[in-house]
Amino acid sequence: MRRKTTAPEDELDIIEIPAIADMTSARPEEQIPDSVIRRLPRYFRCLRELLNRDVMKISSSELSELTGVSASQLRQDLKYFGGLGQRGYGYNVKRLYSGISERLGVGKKYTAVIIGAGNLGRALSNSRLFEQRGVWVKGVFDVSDKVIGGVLGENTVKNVSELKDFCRGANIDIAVLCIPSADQTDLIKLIDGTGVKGVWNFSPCEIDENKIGIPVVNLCTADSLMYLTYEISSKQEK
Amino acid sequence: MRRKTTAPEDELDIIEIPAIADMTSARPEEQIPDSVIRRLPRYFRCLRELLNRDVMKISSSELSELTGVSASQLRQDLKYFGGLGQRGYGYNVKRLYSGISERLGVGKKYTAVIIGAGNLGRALSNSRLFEQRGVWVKGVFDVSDKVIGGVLGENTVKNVSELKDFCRGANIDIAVLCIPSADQTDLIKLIDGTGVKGVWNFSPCEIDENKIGIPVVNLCTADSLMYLTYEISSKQEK
DNA sequence: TAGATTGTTAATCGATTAACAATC
DNA sequence: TAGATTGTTAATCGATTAACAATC
Repeated sequence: MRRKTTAPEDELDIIEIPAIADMTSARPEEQIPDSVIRRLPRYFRCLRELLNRDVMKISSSELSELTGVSASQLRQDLKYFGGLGQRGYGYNVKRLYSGISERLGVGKKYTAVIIGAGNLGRALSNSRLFEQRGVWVKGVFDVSDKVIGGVLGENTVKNVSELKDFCRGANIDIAVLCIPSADQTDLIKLIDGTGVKGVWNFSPCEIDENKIGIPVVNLCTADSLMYLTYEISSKQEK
Repeated sequence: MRRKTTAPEDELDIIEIPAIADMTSARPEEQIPDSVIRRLPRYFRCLRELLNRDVMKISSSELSELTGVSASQLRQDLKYFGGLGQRGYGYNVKRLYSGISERLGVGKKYTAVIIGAGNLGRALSNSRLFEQRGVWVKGVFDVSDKVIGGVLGENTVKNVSELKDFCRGANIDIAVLCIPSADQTDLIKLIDGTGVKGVWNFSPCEIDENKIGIPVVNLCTADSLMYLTYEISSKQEK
């Protein structure tokens, strides 16, 4: 790694994206496999960190060490962004960062609602997570009279009965589901008619993307914990 | 699906596991691939739900519909549990549930500490997630004087300087990391010397299992959100 | 030039799907 | 028996790794 001699900037969460002229032309025609896309946010975070430390260039083996992705796989992945590297030299961090940012759509703006104002819903609505990713939480909804009317940051918790009208009216992109228990049918009913374009689902029940027709990311934390305890106990036995 | 005619029981989160005699002998010798293990909690949840509804048997195609996993893959996965199915008939829900529960170690007990008492740390320590998976949260730690001393459920937030001694003394199994920003080195330093056997990492920085030598589950929610927004915008373009 | 490191091809590995004989 | 559905094998698909020629 090579650094500029200037002092490192403050760590910014979103680094200003260089002007278009500065960007390497990614190839928007080419379809990037899902497995690669899933690794991009990791590269993005890592490159941002390098930029913050004024690291100018990096080799695939150095980036491998930092990201935990093999050098060979890294080179395969970065191929999709055109010739961002130089043989015998490495990759230009800034150009790589720009290419990946552009592809990931960093800087685009989205709107969201959080459905379920329990522990997790409240934590998410208080976190900076959304603003850091360009997502504006415009509403929080719940079924329980105990929490409806409560204030969460800039939002007042609304009755879930108002959900569909609100989403349609405010043109909401993302539904964040934080409902502690429900079956898939219930969740789909909830989303149906809201016009949202994607679902971030923390509920302990997967939503099948094919059944709802829009992108869904299921993030069942209970399953993740179960996997961990399994790994721990199976490692103990050895 | 076939149901018993008795009224469904109340939904229990952990269903009593049938006695050993009732269990199909899983084959503990056989190594189950990671990809299969990761699907087991989903089957577990689904089968528990079926048991609660007194469904006695189910075919791979029915279970496929419920879980979103293909019937062919289901049969491949269930192979690892020995002959739990009957040709021409289907699977006995109870035996399947028992076999999977046993393999996943449902019923085993673990201890944990939560490190970071911010939004997420507090939400997790208030949630029923841990007790539902047999995990007892015995301590919550933070660096900030603002939260140290505060009460969270049955825990008082302690100074992170006490972490190692506490973990060693209380024989803690799992460290739950909810630190908003840190690099891998910091996180590893934090864990090192605690003697924990696994890490559930919500921090926006992966920990490489190989670097720390114990199982780690990295769950970077920011990356997950980024993947979703990518999917949404790439679907729009079509 | 010599050394380094990419871009790319080929080999390997593993996971998923398809198909069907076995058998309840 | 006839129909249904598993268990299992083979085919396919995709992802990862290895290797090295190209070239900075």
